[in-house]
Amino acid sequence: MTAWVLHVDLDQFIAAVEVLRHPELAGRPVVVGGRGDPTERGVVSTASYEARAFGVSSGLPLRVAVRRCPDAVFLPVDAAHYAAASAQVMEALRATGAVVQTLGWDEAFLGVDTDDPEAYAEGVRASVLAATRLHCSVGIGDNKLRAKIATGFAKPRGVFRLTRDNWFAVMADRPTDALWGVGRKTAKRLAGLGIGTVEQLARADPAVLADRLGPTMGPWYQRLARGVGDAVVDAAAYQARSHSRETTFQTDLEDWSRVETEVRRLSRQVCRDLADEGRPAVRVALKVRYAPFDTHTRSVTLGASTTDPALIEQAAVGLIDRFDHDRAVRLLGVRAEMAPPGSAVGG
DNA sequence: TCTGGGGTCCTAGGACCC
DNA sequence: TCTGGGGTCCTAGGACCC
Repeated sequence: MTAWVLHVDLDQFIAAVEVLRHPELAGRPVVVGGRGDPTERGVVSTASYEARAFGVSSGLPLRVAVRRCPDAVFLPVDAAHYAAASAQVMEALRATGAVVQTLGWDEAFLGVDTDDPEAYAEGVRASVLAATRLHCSVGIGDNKLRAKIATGFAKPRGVFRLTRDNWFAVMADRPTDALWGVGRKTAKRLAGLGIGTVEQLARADPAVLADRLGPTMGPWYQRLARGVGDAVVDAAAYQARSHSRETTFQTDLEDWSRVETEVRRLSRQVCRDLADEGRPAVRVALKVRYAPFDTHTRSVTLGASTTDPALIEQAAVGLIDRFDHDRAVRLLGVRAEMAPPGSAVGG
C-alpha cells in the first residue's frame, strides 16, 4: 500500500448546483454572480461550460459577460445554498474512508492508502455523483501541489496522475503561472529575469531568485517549479484567522455620514461572525476603496481582545477619520483579526 | 476593465527596547 | 551627536487563491 494525495474539484460547482434546482437550464449558458443583474457592479462567480464557450469566466465583470453572451441566464449568488451542497459533497468524500481536508466550497484534498489510486479516484467520482448528482474531477499526486495541478488536466469529469516521474514531462514547457501560487504579477517579474517556463524556473540561479523575489519567496518559487511540496492531509477543522465583510456600492458614496452608517452595519455583521465562533477580536481594520478603484486600509490593535460588539464597532468607526473625506467611496470593508485559538483572552 | 467578496501569507519600514 | 546591532511589534500594502 502506498500513501497518495488526491485533489477533488467539483466541475463548474456553483453553476452545476443551480442547474440541479433549475433543470430547465441544463445545456444553456448559465452565469452566476453578484445579485444576478448584469447591469450592476459585480463579477462572475462561476460560468457553465456553455457560457465559457463565449469567453465568460470567473472574475469577469457582469457587464462584460452580458455583452459576450447576451443569451446567458444570469443568477444571483446564493451562498447558503452552495454551502449546504458543499457539506453534502464533503460528507460523501469522508464516507469513502479517506482523510479529508477541505479547501473552500468545492475542493478538498484526500489522503488515501491504496495500490490503485486511479481506481480509488474513479470510486470517489462515482460516490460524489451518487450522493449529490454533481460531477467532479480528481488529481492524483505524491504531494498536494502535484495533486492540485493534476486536477486541471483531469477536467472535466476525469482523473489525472502527476508525480515526480512525469512532472517535467508534463510541466517543463508550461508558463510559470501554471504553478499554484504563481500569478500574473509574479510571472511578469520572472519573465523580466528571463524565466518564462517551469523548467527555466526550476533551473534558475537560487541566489538570483532570493535576491529579486525575497529570501522566503524566491526559494519557494523554485520548489514549486520542481513540484516539491508537502503531502500532509489534515482533517482538523479549519480555524479562520480573521473575518471580514465588505460592500461595493452600486453608486459611489459622496456623503460621509452615510459612510459611518455603513461602517456600523458592516461591523455588526462581522461581530455576528465572531460570535458564531465564540472568538474575540484582537485587531480591527477598515478598508476604503475610493472611486474609481483606489484601495486603502487603516487598522488598529485593540488594547485587549474583546467580543464586545460595541467596542469593535467603535474601533471601526474611529478609523474613518484616517481617510480622505473629500473623495467618493466605491467600497467599504470591515475586518476583525482574531486571537489564535487557545491563546489567553483579555478584556 | 466596465474590475465581488471572503480569505491567507509575505514584505518592509518605523517604533521601541535592551 | 559624528549616534551600533539585534529583536519584536505595529502597520500598510501587495500577491495570490477560491
